[in-house]
Amino acid sequence: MAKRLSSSSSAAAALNKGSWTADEDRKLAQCIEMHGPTRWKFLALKSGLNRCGKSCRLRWLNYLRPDIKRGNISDAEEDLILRLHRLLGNRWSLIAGRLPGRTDNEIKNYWNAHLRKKAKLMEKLPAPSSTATILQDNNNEDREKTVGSSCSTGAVEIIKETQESKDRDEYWSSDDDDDGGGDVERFDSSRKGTKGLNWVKTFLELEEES
DNA sequence: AAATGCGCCAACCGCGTGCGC
DNA sequence: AGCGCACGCGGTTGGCGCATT
Repeated sequence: MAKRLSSSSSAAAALNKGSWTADEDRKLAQCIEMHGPTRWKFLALKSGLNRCGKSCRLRWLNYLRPDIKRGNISDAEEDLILRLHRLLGNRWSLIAGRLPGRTDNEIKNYWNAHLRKKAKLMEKLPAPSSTATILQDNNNEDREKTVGSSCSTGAVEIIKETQESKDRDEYWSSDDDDDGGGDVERFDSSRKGTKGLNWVKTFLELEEES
């Protein structure tokens, strides 16, 4: 899809910006195949593309990655996004981590395009659990901010939930290190797979029971 | 058929964080 | 401790394409 054109700024004269061509995609994919999806500045140079590392990384994560699932977000996925957003707020990468094959950018876009209105409507309905109620009462603002500014009982619950989320991410990031070359230290959304989904299922089941 | 409005989504930007020196 | 670099994240932008007038 032809999108943004190259900017007219002086920086754009040095670096290519805007939409990626099929040829650029191919070059980047080849380079990543050889060197792995890390050190983006190096990859940007090595691939011979006149792009910044940031741009290459984004292109890979949102488009070129082989396990990307594109389009047609199912009802189940949509429901999951709604629930996770109620729980986590605008933590798109975390939400995406629970949806195998989906990217944070895609979920963010889907939320803005389809779910924002829906969520607003749902907010008016009674929340199914105490955690959700607490989060709703804080109007989906940043949880850590809330924790920092208040020491209410609700905040304690939020601290627990935030820490649990952190712990889960750390668990995922340290898992399967032996299958990917070992140089990907951070949580890799391309590898959390069904393990992530299982946690979500368990969590949501517990949430419904309570 | 042309003009206009609007939704979608790829891509950019700024900021925060982690890490090595 | 302070600095610089690399990377990740969330917010925002802006062009394309479809629907409506």
